Amino acid sequence: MATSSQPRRIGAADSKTRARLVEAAEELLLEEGYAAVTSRRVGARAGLKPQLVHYYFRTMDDLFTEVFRRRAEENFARFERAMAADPSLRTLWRLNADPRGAAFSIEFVALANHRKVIRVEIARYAERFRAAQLEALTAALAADGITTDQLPPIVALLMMTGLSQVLALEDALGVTAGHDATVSFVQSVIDRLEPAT
Amino acid sequence: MATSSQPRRIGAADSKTRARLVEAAEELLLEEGYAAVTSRRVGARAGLKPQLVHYYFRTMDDLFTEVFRRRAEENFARFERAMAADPSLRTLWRLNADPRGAAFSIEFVALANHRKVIRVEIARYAERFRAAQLEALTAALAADGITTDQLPPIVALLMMTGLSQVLALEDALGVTAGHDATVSFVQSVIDRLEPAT
DNA sequence: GTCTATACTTCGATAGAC
DNA sequence: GTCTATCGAAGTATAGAC
Repeated sequence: MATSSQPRRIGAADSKTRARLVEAAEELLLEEGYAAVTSRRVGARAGLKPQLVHYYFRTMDDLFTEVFRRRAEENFARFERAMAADPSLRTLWRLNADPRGAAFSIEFVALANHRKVIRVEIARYAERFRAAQLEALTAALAADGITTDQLPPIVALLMMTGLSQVLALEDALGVTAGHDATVSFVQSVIDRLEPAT
Repeated sequence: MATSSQPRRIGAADSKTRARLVEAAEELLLEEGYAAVTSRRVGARAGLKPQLVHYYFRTMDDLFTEVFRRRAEENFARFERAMAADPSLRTLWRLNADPRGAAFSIEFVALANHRKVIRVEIARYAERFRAAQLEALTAALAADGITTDQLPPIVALLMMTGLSQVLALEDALGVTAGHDATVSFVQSVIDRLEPAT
């Protein structure tokens, strides 16, 4: 898979230093937004020279892609683990409502807005994750006795996604009016559909 | 209101040139994301020297604030006009589903993530707009005969906001699976609650 | 295989000319 | 009141030393 026609040399993928840089980039991204993820600042945060970023990653896009993939795979695995353990509506909502994932995806969507490479990467993952969620939700709704013409699974899924996203987004801004009421309303609906085991 | 203790001089607020700069900044923001809004690029897009940005705006934050306020006021006015003309659930959804506003707000929320001044500005506006929407929605739901314990207005509002946001966001990415089905589902629910006049 | 010295570009901002 | 010449800092990226 090595593209041998390009001149510049790139560091080994299993390097300890490389992992440190990815780690530093992810922290900066979450704490200060993508505009803070520059070669100089990533280097500083990792306690390394900024030029090392360009030794291990040909471009900043490559670094962003790596950070995204790492996080995305982690998220997908967490989803599969949780759904395998308890394939319910309740589990799906709990995963969606987790603000950690929401904050991360908002930052990346904004980043995608002016980085083509990232946009493609995110779109691909979004479709894959959406399909997996839809399958899980369809099964859960059926198990709860809700027919698809009452509430099509894709509609329920987009609503869940949208709601958790807007809650996370507003939290970040410090706007939280009505959040508690909304969360407990959703919770009560789920409790009604899925009585506690 | 003039702070006369600061040394540097700033151009007149009603300058034609200044308006052109704000216009250029807004276009860049929407087309390429906030990272593209630099003094140099704004100047170029406006057909002016980049230094003029700093003559009319003390900092880039000042420019961003101006762009946001302009757009926010416009949006608020549009909301009030539409609700005055037809104070219904249907109108509220139509306004929310308009992707123009959603794309804009996503970009600004991302920007807020690492610009304190902008964050404060957005939070203030978000609260003001939320309150106005909530009032309108509460009235519309009551008119349609829906009691607040069936569906609390704040919950309906956050769902509407979240749904339209996720639709706009995915559109931008090129992910549109299930969007049409969801939009027509929401439409049919509204049609059921509010038969066409 | 790993890192550094360095080039080149673009950034925000200001002091001062018109 | 309006604009320009210019600075210092920070950005990405590469060629080449170890």
